[in-house]
Amino acid sequence: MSRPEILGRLRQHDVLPTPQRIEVAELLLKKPQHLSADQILDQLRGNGSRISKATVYNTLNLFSEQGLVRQLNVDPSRKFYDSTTHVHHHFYHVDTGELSDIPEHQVGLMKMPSLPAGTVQESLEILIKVRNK
Amino acid sequence: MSRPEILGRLRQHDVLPTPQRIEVAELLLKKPQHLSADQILDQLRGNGSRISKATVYNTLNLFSEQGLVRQLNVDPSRKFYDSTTHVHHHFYHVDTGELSDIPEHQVGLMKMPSLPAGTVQESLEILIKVRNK
DNA sequence: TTCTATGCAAAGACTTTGCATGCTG
DNA sequence: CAGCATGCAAAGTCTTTGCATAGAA
Repeated sequence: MSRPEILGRLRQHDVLPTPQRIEVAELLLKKPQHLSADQILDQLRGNGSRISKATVYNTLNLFSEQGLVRQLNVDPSRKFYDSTTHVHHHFYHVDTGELSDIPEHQVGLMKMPSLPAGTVQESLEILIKVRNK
Repeated sequence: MSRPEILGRLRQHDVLPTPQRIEVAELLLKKPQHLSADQILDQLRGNGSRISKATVYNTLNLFSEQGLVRQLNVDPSRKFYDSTTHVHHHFYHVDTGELSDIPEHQVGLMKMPSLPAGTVQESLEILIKVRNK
């Protein structure tokens, strides 16, 4: 994903592009993946960046609010950020903590439940936990 | 749920019944619900119990390991413990943080994805996030 | 007695916040 | 200049752990 593409994505989501936000976006958006704030910080630092921890957290919160990435609550100990925002589902490998995508066409719902009164649906996620055979 | 029933449930799951474990089980198992460790501590303390925070956490971890309750990772800030262990799914109200059960017959899966190589399925959970209309 | 559970406080992991500094429009 | 972003450290949550005491088998 090229620099101009990154800038475009940020602007589409009303995120002012700053050097740090561009760094985070370049890393996270370059492929479908699931990374925690700390993993992102480590990788950026490993690449020589001097971005601060607070900025990584702030940036990821901003990206999530603006719909640029999706926050996943699966691992009880930390949040993961998903670079793929269109509807899809996940495998969670409980032995390794790894998350992976379930190809969209591989699951399908037969019927939808009626929602609690006075509410509208925000999302629907399927999580399949797996472990080593 | 009567005292002898509670004791039976604990023994069925190889949990030695102690006064504190019985307290926690009586509170959590009395109806289908989703409570966090802190909510349980507060309620027990409110009822005059002097159980410690560590014991509540230890007990809930033990109950989960033994399959007596189910741990839910939905709210990024805390774990919830579900007194209903059979397969069922959840609504999560993002405005209030409330969790509720989706009646089992109200959802159905059309097809199951193939699992990652070398893994077996541990569970499948559907989470529907809703917000106020 | 021997093993396990409990309670307390301290430690730990992850995340957020306050505030001064620095950049951007 | 005004407003927002950044960095650092401190503070905050939730949870786990170490260790001494207490209880159960």
